[in-house]
Amino acid sequence: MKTIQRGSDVIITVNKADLNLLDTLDCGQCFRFTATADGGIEGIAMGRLIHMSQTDTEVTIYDTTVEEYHAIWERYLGMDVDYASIKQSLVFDEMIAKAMEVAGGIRILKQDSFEALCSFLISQNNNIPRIKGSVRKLSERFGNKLGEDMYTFPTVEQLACARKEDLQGLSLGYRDDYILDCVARITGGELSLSQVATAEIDEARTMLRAIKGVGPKVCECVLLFGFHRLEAFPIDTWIKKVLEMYYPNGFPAAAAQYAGVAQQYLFHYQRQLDNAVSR
DNA sequence: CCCCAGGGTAGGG
DNA sequence: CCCTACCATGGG
Repeated sequence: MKTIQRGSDVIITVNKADLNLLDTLDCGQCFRFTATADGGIEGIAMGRLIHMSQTDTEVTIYDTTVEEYHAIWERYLGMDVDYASIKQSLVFDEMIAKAMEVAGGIRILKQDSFEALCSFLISQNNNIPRIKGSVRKLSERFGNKLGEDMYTFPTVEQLACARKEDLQGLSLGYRDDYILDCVARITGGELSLSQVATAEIDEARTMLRAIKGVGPKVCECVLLFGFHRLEAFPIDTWIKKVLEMYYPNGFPAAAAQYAGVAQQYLFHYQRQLDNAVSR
């Protein structure tokens, strides 16, 4: 990808079919981005603000440098991953091919694992606007201020002092206990996220499932979105529908290595179909 | 009043 | 292994 500095912005030449920023940042894998009035998208990730826009051929990241792009955003946005070859390996039937046509611009972000873990603890039996609200309020209360109404997601250390009463008013509901258990396990040394990062996938699953509130679905989301384990396969209500309708005999084993990527394409495609019908 | 939301847990068959 | 009630909260 060609990357150049233009004034205070960085321009990256990309094909929108292989990288769709709006789809990627608004498909439910992260909860800290919002569309801007100018048609772009902005949010907070990796402890920083980022404001971007996209045309059919170019991504613009505002107020940054090529150095910062290579140091932070290239990796975060998954620009360093060869999606052309991943997608090629996933074309094994008509359904996935169609989903890829519609949603093939989605990439799996490389998010901070602690943020992803907390976010998907909050996500259970919840909807995306409310998840976003809770994550924002959690950041406002415990994170660092970057600007007006802009706060970083708290670190484990910043959440370590939180008591149950400190989590009131964040719309967490009963999920406040899950956050507390998660933080206690990390600070207490029972759980090491760096060990999860390097462990075999099934061992990583066992470690994460020990946290209260981490069941099969949340666990796979954390592995996929927080640890970039592209073989993790979250089964939510949408994917359950897809599996029942199109894969009654199970998801193709040939897709196993990148099942999570395929899952995102199918998730986005199915959700879009359903929205089109109900509209 | 109902229902649902990118589910999970506890408890009982 | 299965099934079910229940879990806070807010929006439709």
